[in-house]
Amino acid sequence: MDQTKDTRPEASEKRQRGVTMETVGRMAGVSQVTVSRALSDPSKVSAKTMRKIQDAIAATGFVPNAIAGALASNKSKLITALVPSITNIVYSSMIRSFSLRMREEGYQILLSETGFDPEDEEVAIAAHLSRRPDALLLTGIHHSAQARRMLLASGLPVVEVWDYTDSPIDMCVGFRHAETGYAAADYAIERGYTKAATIAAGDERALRRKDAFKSRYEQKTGSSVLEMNFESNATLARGREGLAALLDKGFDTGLIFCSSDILAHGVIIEATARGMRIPEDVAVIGFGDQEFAADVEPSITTIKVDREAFGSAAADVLLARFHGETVEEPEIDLGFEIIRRKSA
Amino acid sequence: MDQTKDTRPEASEKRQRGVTMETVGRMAGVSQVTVSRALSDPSKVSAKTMRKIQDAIAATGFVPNAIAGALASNKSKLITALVPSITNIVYSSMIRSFSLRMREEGYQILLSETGFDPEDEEVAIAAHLSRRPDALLLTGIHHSAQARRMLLASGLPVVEVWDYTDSPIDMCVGFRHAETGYAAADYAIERGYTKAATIAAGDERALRRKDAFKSRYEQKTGSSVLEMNFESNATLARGREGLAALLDKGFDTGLIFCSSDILAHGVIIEATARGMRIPEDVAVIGFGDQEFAADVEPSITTIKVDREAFGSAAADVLLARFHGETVEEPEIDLGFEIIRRKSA
DNA sequence: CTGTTAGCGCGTTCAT
DNA sequence: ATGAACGCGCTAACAG
Repeated sequence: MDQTKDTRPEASEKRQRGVTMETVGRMAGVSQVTVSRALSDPSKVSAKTMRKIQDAIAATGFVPNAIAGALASNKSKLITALVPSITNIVYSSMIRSFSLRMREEGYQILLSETGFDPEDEEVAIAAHLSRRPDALLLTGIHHSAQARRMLLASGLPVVEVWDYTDSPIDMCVGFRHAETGYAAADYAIERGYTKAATIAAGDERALRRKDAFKSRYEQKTGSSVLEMNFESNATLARGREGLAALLDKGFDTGLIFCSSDILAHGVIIEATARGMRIPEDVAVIGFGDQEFAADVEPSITTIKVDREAFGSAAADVLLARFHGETVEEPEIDLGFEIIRRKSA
Repeated sequence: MDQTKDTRPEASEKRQRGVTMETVGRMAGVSQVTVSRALSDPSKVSAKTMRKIQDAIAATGFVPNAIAGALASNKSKLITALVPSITNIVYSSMIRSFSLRMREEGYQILLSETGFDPEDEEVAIAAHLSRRPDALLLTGIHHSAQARRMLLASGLPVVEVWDYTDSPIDMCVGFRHAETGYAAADYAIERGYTKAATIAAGDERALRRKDAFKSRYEQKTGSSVLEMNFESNATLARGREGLAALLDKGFDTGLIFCSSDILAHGVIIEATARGMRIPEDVAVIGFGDQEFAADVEPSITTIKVDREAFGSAAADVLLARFHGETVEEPEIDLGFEIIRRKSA
């Protein structure tokens, strides 16, 4: 109905400042404050002026300037979140449930990918703090000293997720990675696997799970655990290569504890391609209980952590904080569960 | 070294306002403006005062308030991005490359998930516009009329990605989904598959690819194409169910065009479990060339779109715009490629 | 090279 | 129920 001319940004040198509450107010015959009130608490404004204001908003296409609002109120309704990788379903599904819950309360999420280097995380944290978020969500419990200092100095609520510590920066929602490795080792021993190996890829937490598995298994059985570690991210190809490498190293039969389901799946594919039977020749335990784990052949025995629960639990503690409630238990261990399927 | 007392947010009623340029300036013996200049363009400040300012910053832990900066300069260094799903690798890998490129230039990305409902997208767009981003990135080319109006009125650069149209809101970077279906049909016919079926799941674009395949295949061969469509997201389980359903419907042998690699993988697993040979009994074409496509058995013939290229191309057109250059070609078709592997 | 002055658009407080 | 005045922390002119 409008915009017949070229309104593309290059047409005008400087970006035009938009419609303000001042504009809307003038059109509705009221002051700027009244418009502000009408938007934040309609009950404080008479029905008649409310209507006039709404008409003016519709006519002008007014969109409140959250930047100005944030500056004035010292509340940004912004949460910034840092994850190692946004393409990793483990983190993205957590963020999804976190966002959903926070959005219900009017918060938006500024998300950044930090990789696995604490230095990079530190830079990202500084950038995020400059946006004056109302809180921050971090992945993991290991951060640079400078990062901790900045976070503490900001006085903002901070939730660390996906790992557990008794002494978080502020609050944490996670699980004990080492425990998953112990549990997997116990499971392997119980089920009679007298030889074991590991394949790990990705972050430091994956290595911690692997180390726990290995130490527990070796300690209890006396049989040493071969391992294959990749610096890179976990992929199907790494899983296949992992099995191949272990076989080369002399591993012939037994159970393989993988740091993720995708690696486990790779092992299954490689084993099948070599005519090995699963779990008779090679048994596999994965990690994560990803969507496909139950549907591949054979289905993958894995360690399940309720990723969505992490997101919503993190949201809950933050919201409690925002609502002025004292968070009794700022360290939450959500645990995990071994899902027994056919691969081990 | 500091913070010996309890500084957790609940300790103080109102969040304390932080260190400002004013504070830093006073400590360094200069005015607030000089601090601002020192940070935005060190060359405009003498080396000596620069040093004093840096010391003061280090001592105070000053973090610039980007909110205030954005309000004053009318530039937020913020790009907001909307994707249907953040857990879908297709979108997240695109966003990853987009972010990386934009971050180099000092931009941050506010990401929201909109699902597949244009109404939800509209709400999200309004919320995003209130943050006064410097540009917006949208997924797809179908948006509500109101959304288009708001976007146009904002005068902001907008990039629509992952689809192609000659008449974008502003700019677009994508590919023609229908063409992929035509190409797949031609491929199937060329390779002698005289029967075909489709399995689709997910968004409207998946259906468009499927429709194109079906119409081209039926038109050229006269043989009708059975189809199985899911409302839900594509999963391995849907792929398995899809094949089962097609077999029930009377499909016995031929090629199946799937709207994603994960569906294709499900078909392969189900077929293998039933003792069917691939591609002799059932041939499969996927879509996306996801990481696992080359590594499953048999490897998946698929349609590859360079997802990372979309992200960086989108970043490039935006950055060109920001740098004041006129974007010659605001509609970019990045095309696609059929990757021939063993499954078809 | 540095300082002064004026906003940016809104929320907050105090009046009325 | 409404308005006037002020300030949030910063950038953008314009001086000097």
